[in-house]
Amino acid sequence: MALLHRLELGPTTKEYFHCLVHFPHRYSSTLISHIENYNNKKTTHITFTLFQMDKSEDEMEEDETEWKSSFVDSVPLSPAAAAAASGPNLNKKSVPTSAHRVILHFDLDCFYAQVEMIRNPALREVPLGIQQKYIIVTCNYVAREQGVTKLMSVTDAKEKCPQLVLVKGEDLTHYRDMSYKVTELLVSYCPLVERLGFDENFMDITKMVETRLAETPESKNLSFKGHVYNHFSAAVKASDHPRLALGSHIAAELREAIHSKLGLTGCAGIATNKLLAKLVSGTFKPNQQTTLLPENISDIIGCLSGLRKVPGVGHQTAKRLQALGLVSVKDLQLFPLNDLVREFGGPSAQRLKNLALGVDDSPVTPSGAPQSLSDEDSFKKMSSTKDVLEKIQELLSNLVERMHKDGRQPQTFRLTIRRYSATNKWFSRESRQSPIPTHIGQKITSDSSDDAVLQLVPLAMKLFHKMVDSSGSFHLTLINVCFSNLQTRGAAVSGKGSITSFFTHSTSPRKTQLFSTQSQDDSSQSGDSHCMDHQFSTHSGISQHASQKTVPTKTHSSDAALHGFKRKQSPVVVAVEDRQLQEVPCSTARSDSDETDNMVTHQLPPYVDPEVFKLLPEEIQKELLSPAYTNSLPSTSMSSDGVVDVSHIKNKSPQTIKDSQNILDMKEAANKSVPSDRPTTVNDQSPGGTSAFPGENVMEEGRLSFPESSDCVLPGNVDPEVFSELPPDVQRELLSEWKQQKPVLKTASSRKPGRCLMNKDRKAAGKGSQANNLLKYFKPS
DNA sequence: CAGGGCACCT
DNA sequence: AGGTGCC
Repeated sequence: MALLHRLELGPTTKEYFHCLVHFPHRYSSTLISHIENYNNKKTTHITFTLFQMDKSEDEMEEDETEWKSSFVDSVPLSPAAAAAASGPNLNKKSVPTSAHRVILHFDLDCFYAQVEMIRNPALREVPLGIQQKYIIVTCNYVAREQGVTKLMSVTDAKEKCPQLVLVKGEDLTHYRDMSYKVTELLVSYCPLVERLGFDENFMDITKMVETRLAETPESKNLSFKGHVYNHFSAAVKASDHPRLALGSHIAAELREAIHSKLGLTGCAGIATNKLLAKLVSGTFKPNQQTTLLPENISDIIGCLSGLRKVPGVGHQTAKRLQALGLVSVKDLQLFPLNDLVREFGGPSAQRLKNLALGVDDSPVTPSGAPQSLSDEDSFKKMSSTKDVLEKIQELLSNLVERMHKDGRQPQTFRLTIRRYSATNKWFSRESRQSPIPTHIGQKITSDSSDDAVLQLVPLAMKLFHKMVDSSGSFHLTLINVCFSNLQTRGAAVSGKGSITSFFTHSTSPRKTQLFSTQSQDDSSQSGDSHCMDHQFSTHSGISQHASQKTVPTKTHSSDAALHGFKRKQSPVVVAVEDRQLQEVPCSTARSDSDETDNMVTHQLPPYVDPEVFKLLPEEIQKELLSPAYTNSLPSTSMSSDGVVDVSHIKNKSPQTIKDSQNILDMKEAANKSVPSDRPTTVNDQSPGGTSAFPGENVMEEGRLSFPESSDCVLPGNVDPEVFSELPPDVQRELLSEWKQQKPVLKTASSRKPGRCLMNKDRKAAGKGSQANNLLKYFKPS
């Protein structure tokens, strides 16, 4: 059989094959990984052949090309699944309408921290944590270097980093505002933007890519911007994947736009579907981008350390999968679909399995304006009705104000509580909702918000008493108020007429479009209007109508709406901005010669843990980073001697700084974090040097010398070839042991070195010659 | 899990 | 109305 023939890869593989046969659950993933090590593309087929053999016979009909296409492309269903779900028939499969999508995923770096650092630039130079209650929800990279991580308790964080400066982040207003500015900026290029949380956006730029492709058929120096996952020679491969290559250029331009217009840095992933774009966007962490080529899909999937790492698999799902004996992604790939259906039902089962294969046909659904607005607060204990009432009043007051700015009229109100419970503390929220009387709703959109609050409070209390018997004792830990079922038809009003009319005119058809199945069809239909005309290049909000047909745009969302409106209000500034926004992305022009990630085009050998890189001596890092992406923000509080001016911290936001001691700490930290020999012009966000990696161009110059003592992934006396033969869990243990011996580094263990790392090591070792210069410094001497 | 939002499915 | 997922 072809299978055995192709497995003539080496003794190690054969051993693992034995393991697979006898202990499929334990060793299958290992085998697959190692097979892929030897020969990337071809053995992917072997992998799937093995899958098939492991499964029931009816699933074995497809030939390899079928498999490959279902794997590489965004084909909705694997053949077997389609058969299971929709009946036995199904002649082959309906070929996908969107054969090759180009999907971007943007992920802003430590978003809340960035926003605060923009609001107060002095915070750039100090370890900064954003605090919500007793939790550090995120922190800047200065703090991360000192071991602070996301979602770490304040106590632990202070322990790790005594100089940590904390900023309260419970009020999300500024974050939300900035978040919508980002989304809006992206939407101004292409309407297919889907938000995920406040700091992530998906974007379907397929049409934009096709347009560019048509405009510049002479694929001249086609190359990739930024990293290419698991590839060194990015330029060579570009011609094989012109769309993804173009996508990487667009991503770079968009990132640059976000940076220049909003002052924010972030990562981007470029791939053929949302899942992969998201997975790949995080491979090079701060302020970089990575493209995933189809032939490397199995690599990035195989690198996931557990099922939990698959977006879409949460805790509950992971537990249920684990109950089925599935822990790794490959386990899920191998698991018979039928059994999966039994547990999760048809659609969910197929979706899970597809995710494990890197298949994701879900469209980029334009988010538009939020469908609900809510405000909540959590606390240790709330047990009196009076406190509840006051809290509700407070929450409602804020929420109504936000709702008012949004302009839409809520038709449903919901109150949610969380009760304290020793056993089930972390869960169990209850809620009651009721329609909002129209006369109250109108008061929200009109200017009399205070009245609205007064009327809503009793309504909320009524709902509260439906859940809580206030005659007895109760113990709440959270209260949430929420407006939903948001209606666009605002009452015609004189005073703010301009705003309301803007909303009224533009938004009425939106909601229906948002939820009607406008998926990929719309994307293809609306394609032509993507880059251009649908915009507000000229005067009033009427121009929205131009886009009304295909684009469920939300330029009129709560905060987004306001921003969009403001832009129109100041036509002088706006006209220029919008023109740039639209023209730049649509023409291939734009000299991206310097300043953009010129050097990031290439990457370190993928088995080199980024974490390791920053352990190198600083001089080395600096040299490696020399052509780096310089993100110079408009304003820096750094004086020429490298000392941070903290005086205006107090001026700008006195209440955010906990105490004066912190300010002193900040000064210390700032001086420490800015070595005297560092050129003042350098303005990188991460003084430790995690921001960029050496490119091939740097390596080729061969002028880099690493001291013997520079940290390696493996200790010098360990042969990587031998190491890679070890069982993955053993590898992981060893690696983590070695890692812990190194200086600081406690940060992201999320990107696990383990097997993934060694997989790539194998590939890298046999790969490009140019890379060897730098490569050897990461290998045992 | 935490925290403050959001969305989707049932 | 609740559950689950995402950040």
